[in-house]
Amino acid sequence: MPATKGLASSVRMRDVAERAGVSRMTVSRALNKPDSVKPELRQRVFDAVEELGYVHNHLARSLSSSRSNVIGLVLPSLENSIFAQTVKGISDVLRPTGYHLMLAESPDNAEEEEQVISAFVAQRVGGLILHGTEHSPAAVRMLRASHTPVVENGDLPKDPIDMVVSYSNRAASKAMTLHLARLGYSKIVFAGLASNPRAEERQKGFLEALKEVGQSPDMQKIVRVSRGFVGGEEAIAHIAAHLPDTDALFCAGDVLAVGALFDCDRRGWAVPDRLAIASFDDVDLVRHVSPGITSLRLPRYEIGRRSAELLLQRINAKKSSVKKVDLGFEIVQRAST
Amino acid sequence: MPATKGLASSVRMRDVAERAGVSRMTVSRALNKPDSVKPELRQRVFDAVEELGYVHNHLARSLSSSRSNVIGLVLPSLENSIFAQTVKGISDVLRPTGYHLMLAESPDNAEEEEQVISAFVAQRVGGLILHGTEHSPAAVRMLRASHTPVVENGDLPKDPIDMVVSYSNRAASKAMTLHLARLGYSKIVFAGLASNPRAEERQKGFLEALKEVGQSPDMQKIVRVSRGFVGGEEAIAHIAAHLPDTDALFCAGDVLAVGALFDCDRRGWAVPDRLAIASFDDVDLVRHVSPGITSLRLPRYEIGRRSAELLLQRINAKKSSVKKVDLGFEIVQRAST
DNA sequence: AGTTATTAAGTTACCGGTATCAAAAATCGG
DNA sequence: CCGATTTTTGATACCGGTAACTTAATAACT
Repeated sequence: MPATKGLASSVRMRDVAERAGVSRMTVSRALNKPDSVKPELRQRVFDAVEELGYVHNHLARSLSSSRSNVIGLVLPSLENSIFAQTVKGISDVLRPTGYHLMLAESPDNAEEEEQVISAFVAQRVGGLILHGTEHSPAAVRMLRASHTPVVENGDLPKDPIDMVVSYSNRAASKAMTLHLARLGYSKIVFAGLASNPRAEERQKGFLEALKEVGQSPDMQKIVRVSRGFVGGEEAIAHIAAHLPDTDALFCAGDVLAVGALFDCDRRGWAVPDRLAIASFDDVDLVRHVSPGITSLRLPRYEIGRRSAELLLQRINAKKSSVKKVDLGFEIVQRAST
Repeated sequence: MPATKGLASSVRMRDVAERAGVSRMTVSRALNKPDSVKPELRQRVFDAVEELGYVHNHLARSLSSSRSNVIGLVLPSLENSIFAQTVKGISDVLRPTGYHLMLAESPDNAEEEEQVISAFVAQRVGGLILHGTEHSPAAVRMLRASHTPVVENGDLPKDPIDMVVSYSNRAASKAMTLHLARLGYSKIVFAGLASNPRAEERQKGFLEALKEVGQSPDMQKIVRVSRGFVGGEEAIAHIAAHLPDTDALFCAGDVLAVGALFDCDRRGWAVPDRLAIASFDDVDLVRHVSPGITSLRLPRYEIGRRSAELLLQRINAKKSSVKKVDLGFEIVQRAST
């Protein structure tokens, strides 16, 4: 039950108008399209704004003009710093445009995401960027019905809501697995989080690669682990207990990989001689541990940048914008493999 | 120049009202205070909402009722996962209340922060949580004039805008330094980021502690380093080059400490025998490296929770809420010292 | 200069809700 | 069963802006 007594009993445009001795409309114009107001009046308006400490009311503006200057972003979690780059990419594009970014956290779960999306639609945001690619039917209906421009980020879905800017989790995972195979590793194990549509794509890519190098796509080679460093430990423990002849571990996440590396360290397992380790995200950490961890460099910043650009383009409808952008990935070979 | 052609040409309350055969007011009431509408009508309204796919317009609601259901949060950066806990704390409190969290990133710099604050005030948010504690005079004036409830988080400022929930950077830093001294280290060096008011408080705490144990508060013992793991490397390099007899390094940040640890590893410096290392934030990472790093456990989650609670309390004005909450800190002793 | 094109400022209506108060319906007491 | 009270619903105005149109002022041109 939200309730705020008196929101800012603040200065209104009308007050500014009176102070400046002009009509409200002139104030509105001076603020939004300064060039359409004569310098003298404009200055009077600005002075009045300054003297009264007027702050524009975006609520009223958006309502009246059916335009919003807010872009919403839905991320699964802030714990993972991989999103920091994406946020930066978006911010860099938005900052000079006058748009603002509104961020919300929502676990990887279509129902909770629906709540968050609904809140954004209720705010009538100008556009939405979603990291998830799996959504409740209701959420999709809502977004379509409201004509909110949407960009999806986390993967390349077959049936996007609107626009997509991403890399392919499956292709990336497959490429890394093939890379490991090419390096001579033949008993590769994949460790990933459960219950995450992107993680599943990564699994598929892993299995596809195995098939491609003539191995049976064996589900036994996939370990489901917990989030965080402990997940890496779990992977190593599993290998030690059940798959001792494994020669390479591919972790679908940077934190997992580092956790695994630390655990190898504790066990006295040489990396990469006893076990090679590769990770899915090239965050700072994986290049600072020793040995540095081979990883997939994903265009996190670029994803943010392009997403924001597409959104703005679409909002301004300058042209029928692109629908799908695959930004690819890159394998960074380091000492861990 | 923000501009959106036709925001959601969506279903309005009026449409729902027609469909349900009632007045707009009844729809509004059915949605906001269901109990005040007879079950039968209420149901008709809900059905109409469902059939038409109506999504409440928060813009109009906030404007009309002078109530907002959005709480703004300003963080210096998302790169650092230390804020994830705080965000979680806030979310946990807000979720069941119907309030939504709107997050914005702003560097540690009063001017840029002012832009962000101004945007929030323009949106007429119901309350604001700021991590920074240094603000431009204009920003403070704006917040005071608009009567926006504000909680500051990053430190315990002497002259808060409104409310404060935090720990004391100075006290924490002093306590850790004394802890190191108590452990027998006598040549302690402090490494921290520049240009950050909280970092300065931490320096002061360090110097105070030195004085307390009878050492001269020597600025030579303070190293200013860059952000990220490299900062830790810089600290070690500085020690190696200029302060070789240092026996303990206190890093004002977890990432710095880990960077330093990694670098010691590369140099073959034993931790803690050659050099002890302590860090300022007890993130997951510092307990997973080996040796585990002694650190300050700060009540990040609790800060978020209490901040949100205070804000809501103040918004609902149930009672003249507390002004200042010091949540303290805790020293976690590990193998690195 | 007189007429027309252009630009600047003002007027009015409305964006999509809610507060407030009045009217209608339901409940109650005697 | 009727008047009084309470509950439920509706009518109207307004929240604080902007769109669209009109009028006033200025510039341009024959």
